[in-house]
Amino acid sequence: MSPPAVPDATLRASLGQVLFRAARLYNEAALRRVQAGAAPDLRFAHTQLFPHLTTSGTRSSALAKRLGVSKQAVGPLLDDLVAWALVERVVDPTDRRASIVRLTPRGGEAIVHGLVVLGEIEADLRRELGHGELDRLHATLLQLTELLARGDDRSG
Amino acid sequence: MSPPAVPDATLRASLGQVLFRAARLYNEAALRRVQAGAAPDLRFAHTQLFPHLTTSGTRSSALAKRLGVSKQAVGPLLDDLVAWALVERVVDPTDRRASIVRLTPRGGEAIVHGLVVLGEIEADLRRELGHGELDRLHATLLQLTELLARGDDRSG
DNA sequence: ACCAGTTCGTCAAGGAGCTTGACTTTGTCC
DNA sequence: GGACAAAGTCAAGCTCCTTGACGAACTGGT
Repeated sequence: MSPPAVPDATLRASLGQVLFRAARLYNEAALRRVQAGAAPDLRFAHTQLFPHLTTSGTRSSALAKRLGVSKQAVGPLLDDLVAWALVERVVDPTDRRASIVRLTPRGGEAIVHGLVVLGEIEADLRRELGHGELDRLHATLLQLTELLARGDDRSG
Repeated sequence: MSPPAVPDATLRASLGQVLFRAARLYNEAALRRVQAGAAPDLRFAHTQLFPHLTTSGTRSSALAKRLGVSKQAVGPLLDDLVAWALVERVVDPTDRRASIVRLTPRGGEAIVHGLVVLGEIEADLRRELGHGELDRLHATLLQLTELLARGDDRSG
């Protein structure tokens, strides 16, 4: 039993820590740029929704399921997006309980703008790290998420 | 003006999204393993603190600064760690306003245990992705955090 | 046609994890 | 000794999530 061997630097620079820090900084950078532009009230929680919005429409419960959160969590966020005229709620013609959340033309433009912002950040990093390095990072992270998600299923 | 060009897949698999998802899954995997062991009440916020704790002692305000949060945020977290006997608060002999937060022997063991858990996860990934790939991922992420942190300073 | 069970979305309450502001105590500098 | 800064706590509030309960509406069996 010799516990005092506490390797500070090891833990601080562990893959998990670095991964978390990178993700946080990346998101903050993206959000800062978008907030500086046309969407000052956009919060991080809203951005999580964007990849799943379509012009053809989605149910809010489906959005909740894809995000892995409760239905109650997405409600207020969608309210915000409706208030900003980025999406609209229309009654589902096949189910009167449900409403379908659909991107407005303005919402479509917002998504494109978001992609431009993300593209700018990625371009900055690409310039500094090099193309090969960034593409490899992207590919490795994709593999990693698949492996970790698989582990989730096993133990959940 | 042709907004309907909304590339779903592009946004969903963007570097930012993948990075965020990987970080979340990684942290969840680590926390799940630790909670299954000897620390069922450990929350994610606590783990953020560990890399900065030492046996020689640190001020809570210094911990707050390193984590990038307010002093008020770390207080209750340290209270928990004290309650679990992982750290102890001792009065700073050079400044009676301040208390110094110091790892107990048990806290040192907890850190070592945490490193073992992180090492296991990393070993699993290393087995699946290969040594070169994982080392390169680690190195690239380190570069990336440095670049993004630098950008923070500029605009903050 | 009816009733049971499920699902859609919302209201209400609460917890976690942060924030800012105000404050006491103590240290530092002139 | 007196102005100012810093350490840490208390209080209030915000964001983002949770579970529980609910009315309305759909589905399937009888």
